[in-house]
Amino acid sequence: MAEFMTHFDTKNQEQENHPQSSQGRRATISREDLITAALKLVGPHRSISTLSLREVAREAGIAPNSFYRHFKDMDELAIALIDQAGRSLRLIIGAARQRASIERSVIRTSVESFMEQLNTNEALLHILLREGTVGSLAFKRAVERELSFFEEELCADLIRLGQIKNAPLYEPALVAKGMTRLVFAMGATALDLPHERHAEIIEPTVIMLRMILTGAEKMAVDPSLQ
Amino acid sequence: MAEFMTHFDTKNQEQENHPQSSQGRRATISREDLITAALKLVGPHRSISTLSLREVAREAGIAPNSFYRHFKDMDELAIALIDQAGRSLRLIIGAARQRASIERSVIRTSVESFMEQLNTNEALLHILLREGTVGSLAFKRAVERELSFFEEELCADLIRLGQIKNAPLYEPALVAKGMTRLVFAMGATALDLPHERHAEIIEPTVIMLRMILTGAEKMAVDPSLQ
DNA sequence: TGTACATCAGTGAACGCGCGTTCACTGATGTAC
DNA sequence: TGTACATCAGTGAACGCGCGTTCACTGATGTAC
Repeated sequence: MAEFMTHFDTKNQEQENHPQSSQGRRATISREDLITAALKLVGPHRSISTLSLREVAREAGIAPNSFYRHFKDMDELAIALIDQAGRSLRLIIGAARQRASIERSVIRTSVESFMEQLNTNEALLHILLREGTVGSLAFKRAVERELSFFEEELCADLIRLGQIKNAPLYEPALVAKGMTRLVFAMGATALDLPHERHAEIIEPTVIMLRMILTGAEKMAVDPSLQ
Repeated sequence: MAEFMTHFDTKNQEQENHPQSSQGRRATISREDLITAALKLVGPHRSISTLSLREVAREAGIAPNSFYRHFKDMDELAIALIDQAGRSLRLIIGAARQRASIERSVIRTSVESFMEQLNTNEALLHILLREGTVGSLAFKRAVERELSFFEEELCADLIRLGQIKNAPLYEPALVAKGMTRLVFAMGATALDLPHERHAEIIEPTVIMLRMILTGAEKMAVDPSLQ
């Protein structure tokens, strides 16, 4: 995930942060370096909200007070982390969905992509899967926002798929919500398992998602079930 | 919830904790008093893992070091809280299930009971809904254990229901797991809303649960969907 | 090109704070006789 | 019943620690002329 964050050079980043200023000393570390440092520290047993400013500064190799040159406080860094985590997750899953857009296999492919990313992007996904439940209000809203993006994209996919199959869904928005929450809940469970056991989660998750989809198809056809 | 915790008198509690000793000074505060104090402090924006020993002692009206007379450390208190939360939740939902055990309405009744408890037992439910995602390993295991109890009871209910209706379910254990995770996820969302808006969560949750149930019935009948 | 100057990222020292934990203690409660 | 004693829940003081935040500073970088 490091390359994801460091493909801006320092100069560009500075201009992005302070577009009006063209003078002054160049930064030797950037906001991205601090985000990277924070990501190194979070994990299965550390949530962002338990990180201290001094810890992050230490990891990044700067004095504690230098932190303030880049972020107002730890909350601001946390929000930046959530944004980045959400952005990268949507990229990943978006790619997976495009790869396999023929009916049912889209579920399996997406779930597999998701679980695969748990291995390689563990810290980044932790943030979305778990950190939304604790922390400040602004923090929670940021996570909720990423979840909504995810749901909306899925909902659009489901409607499109229903038209192709000529099998519309009952309440597609709720189908999307249920599927999203379920995948995230199962992903959170997986994060407590060793990497080699992540695969065990895929099959049950796929089956549960199919139950929702099958149920919504049936309910669209048979209104007495609603 | 206070009455739930204080129906043991101090004497009994002491004997329960130290059954071998029949001598010594009587405690003026009990483990339960500390648990009550901790419950007063947790809420939508405070997780147990962020409580300090000194805060709990202050709330309970004892000196910080007196805490050690009752618990080894804060982790031990946290585990006790989880046990209690799980026990009370299972009681509540168990009662709801017995009240309405005729087919579909069981879903609505259970969800309504669950959401209703969010109002009255907010702090207690917070623990199960949200605290399992952060904190120590022992902490997470305790939450996972309560979730499993919940799932197993639901699974037994679903199998029994399938026999009565003569409509068996595909993978009832996964149906139970999916329903449990979904209700908990929706409950966690509800906890961030003001009380008067909790009702809004009920309808979508009921629909999503019906999708799972309907899907599992259909998949049992039509194996090509599996 | 060279020089004087402005900018500002990063620093070292210091602050007051709440924390978990320890220690030796106190004194009310209950027991033994 | 009365007395001497044991128990142990609760205490006050103290400790060292890591924390967030502040301050005046330094000195490399870039600009103006």
